[in-house]
Amino acid sequence: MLTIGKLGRAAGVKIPTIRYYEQIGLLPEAERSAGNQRLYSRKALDRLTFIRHARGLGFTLEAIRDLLSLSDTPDQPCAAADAIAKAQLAEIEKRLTRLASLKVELKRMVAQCAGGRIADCRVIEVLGDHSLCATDHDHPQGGDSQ
Amino acid sequence: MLTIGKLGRAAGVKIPTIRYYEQIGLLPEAERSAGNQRLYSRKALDRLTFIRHARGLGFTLEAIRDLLSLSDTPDQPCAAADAIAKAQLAEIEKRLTRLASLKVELKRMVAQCAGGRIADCRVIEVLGDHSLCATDHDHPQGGDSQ
DNA sequence: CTAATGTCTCTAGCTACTGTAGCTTCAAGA
DNA sequence: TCTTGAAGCTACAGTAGCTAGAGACATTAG
Repeated sequence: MLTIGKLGRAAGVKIPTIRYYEQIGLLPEAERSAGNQRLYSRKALDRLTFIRHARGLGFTLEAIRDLLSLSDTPDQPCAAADAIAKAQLAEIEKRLTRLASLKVELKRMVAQCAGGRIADCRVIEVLGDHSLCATDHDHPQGGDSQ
Repeated sequence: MLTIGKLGRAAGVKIPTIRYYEQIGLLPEAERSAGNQRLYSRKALDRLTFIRHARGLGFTLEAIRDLLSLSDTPDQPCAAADAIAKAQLAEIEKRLTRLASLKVELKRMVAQCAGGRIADCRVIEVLGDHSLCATDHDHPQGGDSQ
């Protein structure tokens, strides 16, 4: 059995994060030692590694929750897991597209900054006037945050 | 003078967001009508448009705060604005790189899902075992969220 | 004048954590 | 056995950047 610290190091997840995952029900409540400290099995380590890996790929905790419950019933067809992964892929592709166009715009801004005075600064100027903008990058809401 | 609703439509920013920006000091406190409603000038619209545009490019509110205070002193050299824009560009390039590698990994996962049972599902399997992973996409912390 | 719309303040909530305070427990050395 | 330092505990607050809702007041069109 592992203590929370060892589990955290083994899975590459910080201790408060593990407790948080337990709190929101992504990890089951851990067994406790006589002194009330959490104890984890090898299975818990697998589960946490799964979570960490999926988070690394940008899956939300909700998606991970679904994937975990799927993996608890291994005799189902895997269409649902496939759908979740495909949705994630689509999300990432959307973000990539948007970031690529933002990058173009920022590069243009930075390239035009000749190191003059603020009053002539294209960075400030372009930001103040969307019509100076080459690309259509607006409406960030619905955003590309994780 | 514009009411908050008109300002919001003109700048493409939602009303609660405007009030939030005022609350955190990104917009100055608005004048008020006799009936205590906020009233905005053309200048406020410019400022809000600037903010929205910069947000659209992924600048944080803190960076925007700095850019705004720079633009209030137009006789300074624009090195600082340039630096902020360059930092933002570097951030976006980092995110792009990471997202591109995540995309590769997800595509591989999805392609290998043959529609079988969960027990054989590569999506679940790959997530459970980092060694099955082709790319090194880990350590998402410091993240690629906006 | 009335009804519909707009705006007000305030509070709470979202994601996915991270950090703090103030305590208890554990393991190893003297 | 005692002590010390690390590791663990709970509970709460805070982060970014908003969003949503309640219940009251203001403004405007017909």
